Amino acid sequence: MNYRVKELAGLAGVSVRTLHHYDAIGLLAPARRSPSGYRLYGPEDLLRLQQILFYRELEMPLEGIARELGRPDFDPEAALVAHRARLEEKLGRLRRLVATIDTTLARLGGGERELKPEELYEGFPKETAERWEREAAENWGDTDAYRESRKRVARMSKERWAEVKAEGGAVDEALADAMRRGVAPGSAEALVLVERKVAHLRNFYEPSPELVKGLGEMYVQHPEFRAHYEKQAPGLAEYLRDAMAAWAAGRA
Amino acid sequence: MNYRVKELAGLAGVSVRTLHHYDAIGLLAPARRSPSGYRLYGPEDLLRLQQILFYRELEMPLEGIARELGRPDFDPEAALVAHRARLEEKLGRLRRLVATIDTTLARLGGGERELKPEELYEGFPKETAERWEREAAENWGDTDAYRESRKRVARMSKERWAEVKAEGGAVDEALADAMRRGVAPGSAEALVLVERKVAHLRNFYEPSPELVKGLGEMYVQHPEFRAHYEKQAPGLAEYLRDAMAAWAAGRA
DNA sequence: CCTTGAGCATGACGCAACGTGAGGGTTTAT
DNA sequence: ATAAACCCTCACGTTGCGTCATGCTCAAGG
Repeated sequence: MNYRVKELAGLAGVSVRTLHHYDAIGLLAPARRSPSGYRLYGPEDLLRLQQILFYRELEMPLEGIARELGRPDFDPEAALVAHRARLEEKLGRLRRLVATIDTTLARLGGGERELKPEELYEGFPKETAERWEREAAENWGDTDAYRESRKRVARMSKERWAEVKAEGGAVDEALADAMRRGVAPGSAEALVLVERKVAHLRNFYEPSPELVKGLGEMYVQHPEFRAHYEKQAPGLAEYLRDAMAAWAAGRA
Repeated sequence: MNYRVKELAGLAGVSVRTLHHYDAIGLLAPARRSPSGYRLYGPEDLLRLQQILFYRELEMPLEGIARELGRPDFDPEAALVAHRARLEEKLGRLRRLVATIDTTLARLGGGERELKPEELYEGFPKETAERWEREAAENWGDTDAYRESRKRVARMSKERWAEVKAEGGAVDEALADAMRRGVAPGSAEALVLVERKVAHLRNFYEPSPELVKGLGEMYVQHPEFRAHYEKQAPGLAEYLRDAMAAWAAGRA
């Protein structure tokens, strides 16, 4: 039931030092300590470590990982789905690298001295690590809205948080239902529902129309959120984006 | 024909600082400098950078990359083939990670609280970076033989080096021919050829029978070498291993 | 019972591979 | 000829651990 450092390290394929480090920076603190101070990791820790390793595999800085995992609305299953999407992207990149090797070999073998520089580097970075910055800075991360959100959430009581969360789920459910019933995203009915969603958002920060529109974009682009909504209903992310855009347009 | 830092950086998808760094540590020095000190990269530099990026993608430390690229017997094409093999391995790992996500999701969704820890981390490191150490330390890298080899090569004249290289190619060609003719790797004829190969090796260091045997093993295991021999003739790596093992056995 | 070897803990320093300015020339386009 | 865009060389900062050093802990065997 409990694992000591070396056991867990062996299981996960990381070093003991790495676990120490993760503990030191508060990324993965063991569930308990033995009377003599030994770190004892429980089953939840195993799952958390798995999440950490996936994020790390996808080159997110440890600090960013801590932030993600620390979000009150963090959804482990949605995160796994998002990881899968990102891994697929990476698989694509690696396949393009293999292709790059083949074209390079062909050129070299053919004795051609002229190899176009662009095709020499097809598939190398340019995106992978860059993405985290964009997604963090452009959408969330250290926007004022995000900081404000964190502050308000921190001030909420546990009960209040549960309420807010329930209301959020209810709103999304209502929107998913509207979508399934074929309600157009720009219709009056949809706009009322978006209004309700915006009211819910006010629990976190003051949402300007542009922010609401940006949020909608994010729902379809950011794998984390996309996964969250796809899980609820296929196509919901796009539906939300359209409905929120329509709402924002009516406000501008 | 010539590229300045930012151009090359843009093409390859790395930062200017990275190119500066590679220059500073002697990993990639630009072909020329403009009168005013600007770095000017030529076509050879493009190819070298490509190699560097492949090694880096495969997590080799920069120092190791410099060593590989600096070896007098470095074969760019064989290296590319080896990169491809290693990329395939990595692809396999990533695919296993995707599978890990799916099994984890299945367990979580099924409400099963019991998820076996081993399958939680299927596909994570445990090998990737570890490999370079093994391959470097166990086979080459900082063995005495390798250092001796480097020293002797450094003392050779350019003409002598060309001779040695030609002789090496001829020996391997003769061995490939023997293999194709169906000569058994343990036969007297093969042993004579191995003797000739050993003589050739003496240009680099004093090969003990065990070293010769180890070298044969390396030919089949180390992708770099394997690629080199496979290119010459399919199955040659294994053939050499067997022949060299037979020779070594006859010496022990 | 006690010792011994494997395991754990906490510092503390080290290192690779750049990121990030600072301060100051160069080139090119208008 | 002047601004915008690049380039150069220091030089210090950062991330994510690796690698000791020093000392406690714990199960197994003599």
